[in-house]
Amino acid sequence: MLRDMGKKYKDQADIFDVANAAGVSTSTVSRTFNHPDLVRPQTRKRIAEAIKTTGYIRNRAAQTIHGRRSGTVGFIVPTIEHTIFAELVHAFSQTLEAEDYSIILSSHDYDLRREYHHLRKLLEHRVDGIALIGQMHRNETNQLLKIQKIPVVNIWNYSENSYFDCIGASNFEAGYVACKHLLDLGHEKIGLVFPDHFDNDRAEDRLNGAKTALAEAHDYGSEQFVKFSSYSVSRAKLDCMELLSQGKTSALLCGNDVIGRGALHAARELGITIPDEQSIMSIGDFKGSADFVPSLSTVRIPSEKIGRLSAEVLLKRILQPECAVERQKISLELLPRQSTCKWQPAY
Amino acid sequence: MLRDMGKKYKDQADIFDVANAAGVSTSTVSRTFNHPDLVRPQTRKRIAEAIKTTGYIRNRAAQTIHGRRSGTVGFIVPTIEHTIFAELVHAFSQTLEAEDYSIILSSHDYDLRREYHHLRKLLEHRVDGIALIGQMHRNETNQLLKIQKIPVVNIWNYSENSYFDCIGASNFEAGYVACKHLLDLGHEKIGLVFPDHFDNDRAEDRLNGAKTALAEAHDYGSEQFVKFSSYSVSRAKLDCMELLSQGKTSALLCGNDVIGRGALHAARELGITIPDEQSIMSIGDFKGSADFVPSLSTVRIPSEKIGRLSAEVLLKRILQPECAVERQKISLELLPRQSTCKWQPAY
DNA sequence: AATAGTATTGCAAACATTTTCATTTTTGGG
DNA sequence: CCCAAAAATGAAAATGTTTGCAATACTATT
Repeated sequence: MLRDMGKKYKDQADIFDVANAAGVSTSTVSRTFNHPDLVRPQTRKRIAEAIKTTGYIRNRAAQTIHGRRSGTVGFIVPTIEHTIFAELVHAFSQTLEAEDYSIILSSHDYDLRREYHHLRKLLEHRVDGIALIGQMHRNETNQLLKIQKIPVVNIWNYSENSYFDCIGASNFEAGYVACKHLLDLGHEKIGLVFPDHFDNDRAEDRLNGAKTALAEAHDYGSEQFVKFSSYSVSRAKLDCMELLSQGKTSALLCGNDVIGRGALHAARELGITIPDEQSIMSIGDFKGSADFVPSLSTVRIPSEKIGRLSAEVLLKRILQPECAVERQKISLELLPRQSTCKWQPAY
Repeated sequence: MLRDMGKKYKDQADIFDVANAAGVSTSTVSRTFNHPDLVRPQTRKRIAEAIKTTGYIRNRAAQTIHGRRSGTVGFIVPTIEHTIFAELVHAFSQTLEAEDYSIILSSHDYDLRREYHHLRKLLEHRVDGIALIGQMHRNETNQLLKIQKIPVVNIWNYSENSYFDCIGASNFEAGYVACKHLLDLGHEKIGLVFPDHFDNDRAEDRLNGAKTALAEAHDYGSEQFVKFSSYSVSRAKLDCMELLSQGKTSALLCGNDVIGRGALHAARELGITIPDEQSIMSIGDFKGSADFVPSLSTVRIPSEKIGRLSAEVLLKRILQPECAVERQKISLELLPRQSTCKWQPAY
């Protein structure tokens, strides 16, 4: 009952120490944490004091090993270095932290092999759920997720037949809408500046959406000039300068706001007036894009909303693993701002 | 030896299953993971196969409970929503992930009470080390860290007498250097736009540095106009527009690059030419600031370097808890770019 | 005051590993 | 082919919790 006191010096108080200090059994201490209604208020108070004096901190590992939830959720993103996923991750973790979960965040720099390894590591930690970006993963990744039967939410890219829960927008549509906006404004020669879409289904879908819009308009003489760039304002700026200085386009469609910003800088650098000489259209609407002068026209993908909803859906699945697959297609918003305008044949 | 097979269906293979499949004891399986040199290559191979066929995934919780390291490190930051800490977090986690650690990231939105709670949560998970931003924390936070004797690294703000390891720049100096740059260029009426420094020693130090530089130059007629803003380009833009339109200044000193960008946008919005009519100086040098047109003059605080070094120092302390406190003052770099120039009395 | 019922508590097994110590196997030299 | 030394392996205890079940202590009712 009371624990053998002849043991060696322990730095960390454990549940036995608390039980001793409070004059109860460990069961009762455990219960005050997990089922407080089952223990007498008076006892509870005594235990609370014992916890204070011993400086006891619960050991999650011990709970986890027992089969209890670990209280952690794994979130694997391509990158946190650029703004791209900052708002998403923020909203996601705020929602889960409010429910007392901790987030294990890992980034793989668009390398899906690393994604798989991160996944394994997360499973070793027995996370209660996993969040992934996009629908494109390695076979072994999907395989492992299915075998493990662990709650998974697929974030960012909507797919109507995803195997797991899925919260996201249609990136195809985003590309389509963005491009359509330029076409509707009368632009015909459009430069497409997109991140290299290797290991990135979002960018690929967007590009396909844009190309589809262009193809539909092809009879009216639309032409495309594709340039691949990367998630870096600097790099994008250089690439856009190259494209812009060729003078073949009247508008640039940028695969995301990072590239969009690069394009704005590029035009400025070259002394090209936006939107009079060139329109710049983008996809994403990251925080700050509206504040540029001229403000960046874009298609809004509401990342906070997606982050929050994903967290909620994942939470639900953790609590009810068997409920039906949930898929939410988040709607986009076309935001015509100052960086785009009707094509002026005058120029 | 071989485990009782009459047990209920298990979804997850455990070390017994692997041991059975390989025809060895659990000790040997455990050893192949933790001390591979102690087991015969031949046996090792057999176990490797058993692991494959059983789909076994190690249980970190079980190791942790045994006293072994948990393989996790906690990183508590004020925010991940804005670019501010993105590069830092990225470098930090890349370094630690390379050593097979997982990062539990939590953000407290500049609320030090939440910081304390996150810390407790991390301790419940028995993280092997903790990284914190800045030197200013609640008493209970410092207390807890000291009692727990857990490896801690204090990131971002250097202090020569920090209790824990500490890797960072002198934010006072950053403020001083940035302001001095403007003074050296002949500016006298300087607007200071800084984040409200409640619960934020970095911003406070920077502001004090700037004010010190101004005070030293006071005999030559320097004047300051302080405005508090926030970590948001939008908000900063508005605040800067207000300050700029008063026309009392010839230069703005911004507490960080987010505000600096807001200032650039504000000037553009108001039709104020940078740097001819107003100089804009900032602190931080986030990715992309150099690409603005005009490019943003700033004081570089090398966040990737700080992130990497912090991770290395924390790692070292995890491995050798008793080694001497390590403090590294990371040097700053003044980066005069296009947004600042000599004050032209003509205007 | 006895009884039934309920509320509270304790005992001990279970969870998945690691590690010490003891035992067995292998190796190399004569 | 034997023996000592070294290498490889196994048995069992230990790690810090939670929980089912049993035991005990209250409470209300008669």
